[in-house]
Amino acid sequence: MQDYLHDLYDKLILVFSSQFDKSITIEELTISTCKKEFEGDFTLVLFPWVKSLGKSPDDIGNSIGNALIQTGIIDKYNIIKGFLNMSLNNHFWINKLSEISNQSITSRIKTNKPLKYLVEYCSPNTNKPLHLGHIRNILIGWSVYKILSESGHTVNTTQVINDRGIAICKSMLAWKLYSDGKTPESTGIKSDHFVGDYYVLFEVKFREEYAQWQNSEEGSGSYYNLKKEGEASDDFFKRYKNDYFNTKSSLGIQAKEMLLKWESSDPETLQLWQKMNEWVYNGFEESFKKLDVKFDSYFYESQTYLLGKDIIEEGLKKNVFTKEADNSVWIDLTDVGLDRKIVLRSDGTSVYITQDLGTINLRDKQYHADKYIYVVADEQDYHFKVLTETLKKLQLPYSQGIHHLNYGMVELPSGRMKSREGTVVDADDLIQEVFDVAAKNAEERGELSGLSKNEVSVIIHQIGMSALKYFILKVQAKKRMIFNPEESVDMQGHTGPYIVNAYVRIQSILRRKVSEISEISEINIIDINDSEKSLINSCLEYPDILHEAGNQLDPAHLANYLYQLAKDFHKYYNDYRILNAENIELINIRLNLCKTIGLHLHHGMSCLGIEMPTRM
RNA sequence: GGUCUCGUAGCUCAGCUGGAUAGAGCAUCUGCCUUCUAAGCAGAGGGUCUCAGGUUCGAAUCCUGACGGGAUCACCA
Repeated sequence: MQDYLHDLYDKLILVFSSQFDKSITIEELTISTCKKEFEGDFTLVLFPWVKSLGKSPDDIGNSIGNALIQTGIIDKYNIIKGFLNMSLNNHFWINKLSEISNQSITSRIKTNKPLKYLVEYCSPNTNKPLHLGHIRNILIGWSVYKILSESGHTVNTTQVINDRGIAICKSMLAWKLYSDGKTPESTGIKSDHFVGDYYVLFEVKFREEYAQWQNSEEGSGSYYNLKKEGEASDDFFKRYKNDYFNTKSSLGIQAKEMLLKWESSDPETLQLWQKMNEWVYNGFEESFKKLDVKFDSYFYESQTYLLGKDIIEEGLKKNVFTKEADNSVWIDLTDVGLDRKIVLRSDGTSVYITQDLGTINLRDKQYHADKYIYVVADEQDYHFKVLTETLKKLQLPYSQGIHHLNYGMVELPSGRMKSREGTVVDADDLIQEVFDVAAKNAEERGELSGLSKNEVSVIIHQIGMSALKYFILKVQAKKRMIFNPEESVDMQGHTGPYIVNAYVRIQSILRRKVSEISEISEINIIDINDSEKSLINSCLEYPDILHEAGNQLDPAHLANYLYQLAKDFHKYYNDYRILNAENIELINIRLNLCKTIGLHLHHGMSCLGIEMPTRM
């Protein structure tokens, strides 16, 4: 039920009792906002009562409608095909507007059951810069953080940085071999891209080496000896690439040596590793800043990858895990519909899940959160099922709090992004692109001409970001998303700038108002139109929308609401004059309404991580 | 093959705790700026909600099955 309609619900319960001698609960009533093509504010569905009351929908509707008019809560009603459309009186709407225009949004949305959350999002590798997939992750994570914390929960954010392993060693080796000591500073390249370039260079050099080997005697010999029946040489060498890297490649062997050196804490290797990671972090921070997101803490895999072994021990004691003859440790999850999974290698080293078990344990010690939210792509659904089920079997208390916020992969109109084919959309490029388009549009419009260069740049940043962020967040996280780069910079229609524009129009009106907005008093209750009622109703719905978005961890729900609100406002703005309304009372009411809508748009967009300018 | 997931207009998406004639945006076409910012508003065309059953007074929404796309099933992360 909608809280702000509690009066109506209460009256309906009384009416059911007096008219039909029937005692009912709130949950049995379905009330929705009336569809635009019918007259009325709210609609009660009558069908569910036809059988139990033994009356026709019209009879039931008339009894309820007349009784409600008696109570004074509604002015009139109509019944169409089993739907009772009720028009609430003006007092209700004006009072509600008065209420919400004098009350802070914050006080209306505070939950009465505050929980403690930890949201993990972003979680990049340190061998290359951020791409479009990270952007979706980051925007979802940040928005969920904002929605939950604004709703009154205690929320911390964190990320796990994969700063170790063979990938970063590839970048390190390529830099060592081919850079001549170049640095981001000496080249002027953004530092995470600089490191990424060496990762790419490694692949290029490795491919050259591999191609050369393929034409060598040894290479062609391997093909003849190892090929499958009728396998073409291209197919063979594609398949054999990994083996070649691991066993024959000079570059591969050097990279693996580097990894071993890293693991044995070789000082020179560690120093290089630290230097290159530092470059990557500096680059990431720049991107985070542009995206306007922050993290309360960072977990580095180099520090956590050895964790979790004590949990394995504990699991063995509890007989949750079993040890094979070769010393590898396993868990059997076939009873919950999953497989048998390894949790510790035969050589005693960790696998992915070992680390995750250790990390969650560490986090729980540090945070004692009620909910641990992992913003991770849905390709890891299975992994998180395994993680949760394993924790359950270990009977660890936080197993109940694990939540995998899985989002669908981002694809381009041409298909999946593939780093090998160079179709990955780089995060910084994309951000720059959307700034450029925003700047170009702003110049054409010319509304910002009187402002300083600095002010203009802030506004363009905000408009560009509103376009990019909204474009991504309006799609439900769990759905796979087709990202069309051209449409992502659109600023018309169902976009961020469209909502910003509604807000900017309100600010413009508020700047131009002649007299101060005064509180709405009982004396000046006057008729307001259906658009105004509908707009007030939208604002009243806001706490429910926000809580729903929080409960479902679904920013898209909020995003679509905000679009609808902006759309309704744009139409209202077009249909009615605000500053030149017929009389002072009406001007005051409309100003109150505009101000209130503005506050809701601002709060909602901010919960999507979008900050809005006051002009554009 | 097993498991999970998605399928709504030409395209991208809403709507899904069951409610009225399924909605937006983009694209195409037509109007509206001497009046609060036209990144706007109004209008036109565009649909077998993948298909088939079932539950129900009522199904895009819930259940079952089929078909189609995607993910996943490593001593990778």
